Amino acid sequence: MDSGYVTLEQVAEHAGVSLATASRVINGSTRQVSQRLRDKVNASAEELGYLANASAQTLARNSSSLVGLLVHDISDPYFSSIAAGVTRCAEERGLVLVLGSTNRSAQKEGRVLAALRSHRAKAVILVGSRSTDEESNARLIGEIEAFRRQGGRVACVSQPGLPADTVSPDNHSGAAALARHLVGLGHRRFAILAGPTDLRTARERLDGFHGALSAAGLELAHHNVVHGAFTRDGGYESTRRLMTLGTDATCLFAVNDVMATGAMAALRDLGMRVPDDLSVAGFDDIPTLRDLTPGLTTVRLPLEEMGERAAALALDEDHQGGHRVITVPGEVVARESTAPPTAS
Amino acid sequence: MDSGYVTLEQVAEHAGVSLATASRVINGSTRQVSQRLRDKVNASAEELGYLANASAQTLARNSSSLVGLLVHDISDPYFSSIAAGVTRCAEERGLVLVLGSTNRSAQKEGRVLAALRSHRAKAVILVGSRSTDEESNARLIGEIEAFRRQGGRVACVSQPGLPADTVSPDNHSGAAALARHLVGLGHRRFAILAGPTDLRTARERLDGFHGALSAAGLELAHHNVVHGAFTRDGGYESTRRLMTLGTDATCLFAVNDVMATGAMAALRDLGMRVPDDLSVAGFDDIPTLRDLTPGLTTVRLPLEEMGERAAALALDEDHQGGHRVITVPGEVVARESTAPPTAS
DNA sequence: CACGTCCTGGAAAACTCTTTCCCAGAGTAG
DNA sequence: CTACTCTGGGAAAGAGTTTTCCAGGACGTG
Repeated sequence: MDSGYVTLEQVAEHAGVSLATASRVINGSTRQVSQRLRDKVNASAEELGYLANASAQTLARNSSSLVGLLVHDISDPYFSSIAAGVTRCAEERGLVLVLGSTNRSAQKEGRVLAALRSHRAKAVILVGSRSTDEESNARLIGEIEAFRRQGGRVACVSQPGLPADTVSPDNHSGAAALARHLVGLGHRRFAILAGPTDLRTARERLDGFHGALSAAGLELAHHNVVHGAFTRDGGYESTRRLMTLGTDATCLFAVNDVMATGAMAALRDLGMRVPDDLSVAGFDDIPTLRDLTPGLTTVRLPLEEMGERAAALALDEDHQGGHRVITVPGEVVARESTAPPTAS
Repeated sequence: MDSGYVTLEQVAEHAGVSLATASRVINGSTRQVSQRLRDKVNASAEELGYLANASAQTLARNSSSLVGLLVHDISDPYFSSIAAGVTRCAEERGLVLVLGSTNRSAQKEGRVLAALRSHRAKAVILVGSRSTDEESNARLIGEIEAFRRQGGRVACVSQPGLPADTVSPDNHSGAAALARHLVGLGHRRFAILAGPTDLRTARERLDGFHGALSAAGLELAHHNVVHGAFTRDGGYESTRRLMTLGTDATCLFAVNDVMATGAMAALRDLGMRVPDDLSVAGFDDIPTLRDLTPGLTTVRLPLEEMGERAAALALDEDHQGGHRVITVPGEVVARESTAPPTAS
């Protein structure tokens, strides 16, 4: 009790039973142990303050209680919301969550995945769209396969196409619904902050939006689509660029909320009013950003729930065969950042 | 390579050396190994795709590469910003970060701490003010002592008084400086959303603010101090309560930014304009909330840096003797949510 | 040349569990 | 009463590393 560790052997000795029996009592194996011995062992464990050595257990069982969570940037509220859901789910099951931040670097992702493999992690949950770059995708797939071969489970949020169970927002339909809503308000000319060209999520939202416009017989001018980083600052910068070049759009769609936030800041700095001079819409409905003024029209995704469901996919019993895909719909939330275009 | 694991023994055999030598090569122990053998071992490891079994290493070394991070709620941007700093620091050192969410429950905190202990985690970083409740504090201190006895390091963010190295914002001075700034604007009557009564951070900010007012010869009416949850919704609700009872204050100070956000939302819902009808100030300068309009006057804390410094305290070499305390100053950031009071 | 020292490599113990295998005793059927 | 099946307990064999200890060779010194 002083400074060293209490081992199961000490507990067994103190209880006057064998190591095997003590182990059976403490972890409740398939084997029966008489009530009398069980009480003695438990009492000894309690008295000595026994705490199992997790690495010894992992080694013996060849399976640990670790679950990995890989995100691009934990300080981004999109990821931290999902992370909250995953954490909850893991903790309910008595598992320990390992957090890896990849900063969108495939290399870091590989490192973390290897570390999880080396710890015999039970499962890993990959959050956030990867690039559409073939080569790094192939490497990622290789890592995932290796992880599963060693008995780990894998689930993804927001990146269908990987060989794993997936929870994915319906980016295409959500963006299309948003486009229809905005067209319904009377907008005809749109500008889009489309994020990085090689990011799947960004691309799907762009395509969905674009598709709905086409279906409504509207064009999307090429110069009204600007690409940039998927971040608040990316949105700010893209908006400045857009406005510097000049645009005839009456409504600006940023493919995620943090970019939309940057856009609103840029417009404010340029002396433009939202929605009077330009309507703005985003995507995700980040909880922390719900208090922006004007309130941001966006597509709501149940982020925390998505994290939870992904974790459940990865942790609940095995599902044989192909990979399950859960598609969660987005819901258009109209707020004050969009309004009918003013005649001009 | 197919599905099983490659063990060090296989690598050794493949390289034609002993297990001991292989181990020495791979982890670079103090012992020398000739260049010839070293090359052979490395080549074999590479060829077989060797990946060390982390739990076996932990068991043998009795020390793992895990670092714990305990926060109340990872989806709160205050915590996720700090977490980003901690993650960075841990990853730089090749360590694996374990994230525990406690939801302000001392019991959960204990569970996570025990799990970390059982994994022989190298260090743990506790973020966020604990309650001032004596009993749960005592239990926490007990857990911390146990953790250190087993060779773990502990660092805290924002909770001096625990037996560990600490990075702590200067809540008192920051709040005082803010108060002086607001008095300088001309405010004389203040209302305070003071958060929970038993939360150390909340209390220090309240005290600092109050102290500066007293020093300026101003009173703080009792009915102008309302307590509530330390969250956005707590701020909203507290503000509604305050306004329902009526207040003569010209400026509202919420002891953190998320509460201030809730306050602004409540005021908006009540049809009051900020800062025209009431000035609002917060504390923390959460990055995600910088885009609120009107911009929130607040006290800036370098959250990510605080996380990094705490991690560094916990991870860099041992410091004998007492516990180090790093106090980081806050800086008043004046934005549009505060203005001189209008004559009324 | 003898002796002590340093260096490198290997054998084996240690780390703490889980689980298999074996055994003794109790109960049951023939 | 024998033979057979359960049942609960213990001994011991792993699991994959690290590290200690020992042996043998090279080298330097007197």
